[in-house]
Amino acid sequence: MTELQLSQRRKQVLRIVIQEYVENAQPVGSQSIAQKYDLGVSAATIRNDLAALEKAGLLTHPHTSAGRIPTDGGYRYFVANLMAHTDLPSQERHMIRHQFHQARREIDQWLRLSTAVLARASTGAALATSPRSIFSRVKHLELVGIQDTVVLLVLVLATGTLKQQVITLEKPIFQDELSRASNQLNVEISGATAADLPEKLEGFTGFTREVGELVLKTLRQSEEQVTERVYRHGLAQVLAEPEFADAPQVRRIVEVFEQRTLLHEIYDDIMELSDVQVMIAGEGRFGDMQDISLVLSRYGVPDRVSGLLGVVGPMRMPYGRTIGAVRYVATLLTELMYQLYGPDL
Amino acid sequence: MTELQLSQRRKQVLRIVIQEYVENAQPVGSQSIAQKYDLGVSAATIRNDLAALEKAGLLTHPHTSAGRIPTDGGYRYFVANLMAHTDLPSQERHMIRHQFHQARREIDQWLRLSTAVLARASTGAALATSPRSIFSRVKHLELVGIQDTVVLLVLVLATGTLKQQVITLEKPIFQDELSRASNQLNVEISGATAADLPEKLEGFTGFTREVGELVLKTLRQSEEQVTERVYRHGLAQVLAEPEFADAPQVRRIVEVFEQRTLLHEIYDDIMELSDVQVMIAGEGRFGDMQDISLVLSRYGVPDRVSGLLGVVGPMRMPYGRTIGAVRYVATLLTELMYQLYGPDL
DNA sequence: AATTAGCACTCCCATCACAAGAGTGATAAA
DNA sequence: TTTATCACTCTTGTGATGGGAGTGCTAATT
Repeated sequence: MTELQLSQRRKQVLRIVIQEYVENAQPVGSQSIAQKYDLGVSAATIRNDLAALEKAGLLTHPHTSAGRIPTDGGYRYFVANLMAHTDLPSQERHMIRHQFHQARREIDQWLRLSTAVLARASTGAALATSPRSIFSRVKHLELVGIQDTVVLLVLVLATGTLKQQVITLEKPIFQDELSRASNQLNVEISGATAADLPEKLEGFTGFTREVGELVLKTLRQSEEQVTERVYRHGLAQVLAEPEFADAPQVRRIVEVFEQRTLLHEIYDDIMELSDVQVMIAGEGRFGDMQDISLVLSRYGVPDRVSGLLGVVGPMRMPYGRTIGAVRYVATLLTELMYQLYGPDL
Repeated sequence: MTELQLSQRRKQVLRIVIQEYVENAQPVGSQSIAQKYDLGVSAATIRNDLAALEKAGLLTHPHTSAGRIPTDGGYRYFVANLMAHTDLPSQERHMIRHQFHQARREIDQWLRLSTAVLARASTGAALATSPRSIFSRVKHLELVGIQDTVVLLVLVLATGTLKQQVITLEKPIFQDELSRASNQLNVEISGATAADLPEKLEGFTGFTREVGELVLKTLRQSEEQVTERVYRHGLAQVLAEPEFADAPQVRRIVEVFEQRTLLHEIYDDIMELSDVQVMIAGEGRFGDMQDISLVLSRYGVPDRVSGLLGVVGPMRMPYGRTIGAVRYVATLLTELMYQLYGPDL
């Protein structure tokens, strides 16, 4: 899309319409702008500007004699060109950081907290996916007998993530044999990735080999799985917004919030880009997202361990603030992950 | 509450009103009952019966000239005295069982599936809590160095549940020392409960002792934590019901569904009782639950490992079917847990 | 060329009136 | 106890009406 040429005043008018509409959820008329803001021109002039902005596709009418509201394109233009700086106020940043330091040092806890914090700091509902490891290394492996013929394989990855698999045996194996097998495997396997593993397993046979294969399978599975767990928070809050007064709108946003499929579809796009991404009304790619916007970011270490985190809300959203919040939480989370797991992620 | 005395016909009329209203979400009038059901009496008689049932507090009027709808008390009477048998059809039971056998053998997977299955089999939204272990035994313990001064404590409980804790050290400890410590502890600790543990730790000092204390802390924590994880599914579906056409109703049910506090409050009541519990409109104990019902059950082994699972929906709910579904899933889950972890849970 | 004042016009929305329809409640008879 | 009857109540839908907000256009002004 070629950059639209707008006069300074028209940009200003667009900014005002969006600001007012975001705040009050009411169409904005030329008179109220002229009265409230001193643009040095009359309502009639603003009326012309509004008409021009409408022709440019940035504003609309709900009906002939109503004020203007932004279109999805209008919001996009605003976010791309007009938005004020988006950092969260430092006091809020400190509070958030403090909360994270209070929490248990675990990704699970952090993600839970992230969604809670994001929901509070925005007007939307927050979601986050558990981190997905690419090239994850095995740190440690353990075989624990649960019953005679049931063994639990516990896998500790370099990211501190735990994976478990149940193994059912034909005939009982005692714990000391399990320990022997896991010790053998640990020596070989420790530090290996899914790529290294097949080679390292060559020496093994029998049960030990089987376990090794299962480790490989688990590793691969954890590399593929995008949304192993999805954390969510704050749906009740976003449903209080006036755009969700009628049922079909509610259905739409609840589905976006609940479904995993959408996250799968946009996951790769978000992962490619380092800054916060804003998706307004589906950006033409998703049909059923009228009036819904997403503000998403990657967190974690690119191409190593990373996940997705952000906010789902109405299109009429304080983008500046929301972007700031998402960016800050993502950065903080990344920083904490580095601190905990070090550079050898 | 003393058992109400109702003539057979009046019971029948109440049953019909509830059945019709559950199906159509429309107030039920005397004529439509007389026409559709052959009760051998005229509409006028039924009108008298309806008036009597209203006086007894089992039905109401939305307004003077509308048909009757059940009150919360009406539903309670129905569930307690009038409801047909509630087992799920065997074909459905088989399908559900099949799905569970397809899934990975893990409580996490099973609970996920449980909520999906329950949401599908009912008209409500399903939820389940991760199992809480009482007197949980330590099966195995492992210390894995993540960084120089960061150690991950992995705890395998007899229930197959994993617990993790991050330990930050003053100065680095190497992996072989970690292994030595964990081996020492494993010998002592294996099979111990939170009650046994302090005694068994007496011999230890220094780092090993510290780890032991942390194990104890983790164990206690996991015994206290009621809703460590809450699984949810099917909110979008329940919001499609006509009672959630207006905003405040939506807010109420979403809050019931999202909040953990309610689950905490009713957890003990549900755990005490072995069969499915029905909670209609808060049962007077919870104010903000007009028009919302819960159908909940315990799953797992009483006083050992158990959690809570069930359905949240509108008061106008097919109770028979829902109760059947919840009961079946709870039973199935319990059975699978026994199979996996054996009698020494 | 841009801005402004003025004004007709459009459309929403709240209100009212009115009629149709559904269902009740009461009465009196069977 | 049951039934037929009927007046009464209340919702729901429709159409008419007027006020109000805001636009779009035109012509005048800067």
